[in-house]
Amino acid sequence: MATNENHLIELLPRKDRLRLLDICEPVQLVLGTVLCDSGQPTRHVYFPIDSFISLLTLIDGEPALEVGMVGREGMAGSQLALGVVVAPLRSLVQGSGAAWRIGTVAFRRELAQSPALQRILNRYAYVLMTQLTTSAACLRFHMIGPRLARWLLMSQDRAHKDHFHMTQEFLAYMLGVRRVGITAAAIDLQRRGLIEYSRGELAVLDRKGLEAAACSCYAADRETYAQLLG
Amino acid sequence: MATNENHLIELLPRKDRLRLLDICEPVQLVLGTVLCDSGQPTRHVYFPIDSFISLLTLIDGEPALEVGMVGREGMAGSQLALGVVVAPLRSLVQGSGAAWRIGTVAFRRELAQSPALQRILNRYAYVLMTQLTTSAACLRFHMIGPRLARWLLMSQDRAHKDHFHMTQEFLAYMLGVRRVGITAAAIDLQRRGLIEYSRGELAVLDRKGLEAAACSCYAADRETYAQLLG
DNA sequence: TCGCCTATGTGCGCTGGCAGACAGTAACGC
DNA sequence: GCGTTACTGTCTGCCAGCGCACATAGGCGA
Repeated sequence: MATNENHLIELLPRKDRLRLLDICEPVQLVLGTVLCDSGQPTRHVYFPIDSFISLLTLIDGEPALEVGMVGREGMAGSQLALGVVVAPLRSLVQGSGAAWRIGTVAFRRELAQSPALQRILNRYAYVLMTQLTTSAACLRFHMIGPRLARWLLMSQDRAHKDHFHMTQEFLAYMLGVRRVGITAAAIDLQRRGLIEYSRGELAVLDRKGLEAAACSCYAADRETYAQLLG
Repeated sequence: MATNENHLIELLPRKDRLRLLDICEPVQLVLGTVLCDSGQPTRHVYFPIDSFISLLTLIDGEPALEVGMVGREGMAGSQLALGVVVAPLRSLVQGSGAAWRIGTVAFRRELAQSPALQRILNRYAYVLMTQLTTSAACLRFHMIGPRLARWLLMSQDRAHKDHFHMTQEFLAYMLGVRRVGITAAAIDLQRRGLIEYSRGELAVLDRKGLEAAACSCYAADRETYAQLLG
């Protein structure tokens, strides 16, 4: 796999890939943009290259809650592959960077004539489903510290950098906890020499250590992905 | 829709439906049976008629946790429709009763020649995904009482009875909480005249009241289903 | 240089749910 | 009739995370 492409696209046979790339439009995703909101019709699908996107669920009056993350290994808008135009989740750009974009109409047309694309995206939908179930159990059983470590690893994997912009306020929002909870967990990770941060600039110092500090959900997610799309 | 059939099957055009029913085998599902375990290859798919099935996720050493429920409105084994044989979740029979069953090979063969079936099951996969995300947020934000009420309503919808066998121990297991937590919530519901129970026999007395007591996730799930497969 | 804004760190009291232990009671088999 | 088992109810102590309030500190613009 090329190191600067979207993995799902790389998995396509040459012919299908070229046809897909032909309708792709390069875009720069900007941190904080809502690409598509829950309940809204999908206008475009996105294949991140070095950007990444959070999938957030909204219930009631509760604050949003992250249940999935999409980077180079995936796509945003996979509901179209299931024949549904309405987006189930909010897609929020979480790491700025490049992505491929395709309009809904063109994408569905291409999907109809590419069984290979259908097959890969169906598998990806399955991967996403397992990610959602893992998130559910992780939210229920795991404490803030390990969840934070997991989250940082997932971000690092998708950002392809060991240094990124990320305030505690934002992290708290993503994990569905208070900022002070993140403060405490972050202090702990920093004391253990795993990360370093200051005023929104965060660096991963000890990747192995962070993996050990993360809950098992991190490894579980990667394992599932590797088995199905590796 | 016939009142004693599986809804997904009812949605098929006549020709496809007859072909599917032709390979269906009637079975009686028995409370407590594990139809398929997480990580195992799917041997059969099940279309419940008046039985219902819980979908449980297993992480680490934690006890199982219910993230979805399947009754007459759905099917167990929908991962096959996404081209994946490995089951992502444990399927546990939670209400005894009738179901249609089809072996993996026959089902995939039929799927390949029925675009209508593909279309409906893709939609169902989407519904399941939204159910999973709702579960995740519900686990995070809602308290035991409203979650219990929601769970009883979901069971009642699928059991098609207002009276069923259900110990507090079992409820605690499903909701991922301690039994004493269920005891407290159940006492409250009973005092308010919404349910009545004794030694594992539980009856819903005031359905409207229970709906008011349940968290918003109940209505949200039904709404999604109605929109996509109603 | 001063003031403001953003980001981070702390303290306090509260609560929902946890762990473990135990008591009461209906149902059932012998 | 009696013991066993299954189910439900109660108690005590504990802790993670919550809400709220406030204290520092770096960065930036006027």
